[in-house]
Amino acid sequence: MSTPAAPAHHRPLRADARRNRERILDAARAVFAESGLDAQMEDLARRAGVGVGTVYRHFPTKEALVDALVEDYFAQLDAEARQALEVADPWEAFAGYIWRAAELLGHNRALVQVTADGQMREGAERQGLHETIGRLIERAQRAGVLRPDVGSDDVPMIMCSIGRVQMLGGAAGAEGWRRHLAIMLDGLRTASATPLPD
Amino acid sequence: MSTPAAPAHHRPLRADARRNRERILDAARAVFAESGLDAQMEDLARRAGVGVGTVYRHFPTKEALVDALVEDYFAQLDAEARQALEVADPWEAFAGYIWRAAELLGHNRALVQVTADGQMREGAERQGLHETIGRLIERAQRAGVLRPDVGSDDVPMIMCSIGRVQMLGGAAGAEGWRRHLAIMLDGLRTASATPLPD
DNA sequence: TGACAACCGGAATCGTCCTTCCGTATAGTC
DNA sequence: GACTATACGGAAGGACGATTCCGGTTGTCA
Repeated sequence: MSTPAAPAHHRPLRADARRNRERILDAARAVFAESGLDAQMEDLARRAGVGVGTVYRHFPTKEALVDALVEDYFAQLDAEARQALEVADPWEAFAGYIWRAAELLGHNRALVQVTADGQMREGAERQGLHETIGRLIERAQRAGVLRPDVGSDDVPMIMCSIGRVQMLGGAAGAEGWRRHLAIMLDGLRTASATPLPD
Repeated sequence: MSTPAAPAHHRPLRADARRNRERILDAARAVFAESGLDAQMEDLARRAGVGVGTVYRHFPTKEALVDALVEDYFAQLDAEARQALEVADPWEAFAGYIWRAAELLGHNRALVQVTADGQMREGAERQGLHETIGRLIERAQRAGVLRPDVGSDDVPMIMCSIGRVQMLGGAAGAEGWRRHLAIMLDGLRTASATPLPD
């Protein structure tokens, strides 16, 4: 979708190759979302209707393929964050972004695993997102609706923890994470602020 | 430590076997805490100063070994919860338990992985803990210091999410989880309650 | 249509563990 | 001190998955 095609300074791909590349990405999205990082390359290939060899001609390693999807995810987050900046109410803007980001995460098992493996690598996109979030936070804090002692570094932590809760099967149900996030957000409102440790 | 020795209805272990069993458990605690579930049996054996074969004579599979440690962990949680019940201030009792449980979790990488793999299997001990936590919650709610719309099912979710944050490397630092938990607890206080979804 | 580079499928390869097996060593006993 | 049931070490076996390789296809262009 927002994934860039092959590098521009290469001769264009042959039609079948281009088609396969798309199929592979689609299959990857589906398989990794469902089964997480340990989805197998062969399943992925079967799902895409190609041989494993073909997958490897387009993406040198499994990791590279995952990276492509992660990139995609951050691009979406970035878009959400920018849109949030347009929302009038500062709390709605901030909380709304968090909710939407969580929703995005909740649909993808592999994403939770990757972001939680503590990677959180930098990268231009990631940096920009971080700043946008910083702006959302500042705005809410200036409006006095968000506790003043949190910063944009707390957001990845929140996303990480929500992701984890989303992966919990059965018991609390796949929907329990909404309760969890609601509580967390209540904890972020100024009204409830108690001094944070450190 | 609190791990029961081999089943009582077996003839007692030979002295060297008993000693090795302890060494293996110690090594397992250390290795799994450090490296998580994918610590390797051979490393563990080396650390214990025995051969892999010996590890397998004491524990039929890697999983069994992990289970033993998990059992241990829940026993500790159980003890903490009972002690918390003795604390006079209802909020201190509840929050104190959560903090201590988190502290326990934070020292063990494998534990986080296991509990988060959504297992949360039942078992007498698990059941008892669940009830004790229920009592802690009720007490705090009756005292009006804990939001009335949470239940003991929310606690595993909280532990899970905290565990995840604890595993985050670098950036927010290994200590960021305290901030996170503090915020969560603020969200749990009655003062901040906003209706929960569902 | 013919020629050829670009592609493809999927069997075979390689690595990484967990687990098993068996010859050897030793605690416990007479 | 000798005997034997137990226990030990660590090499070998097996399973599973990512990645590589190469003989066979198929777009593309003249």
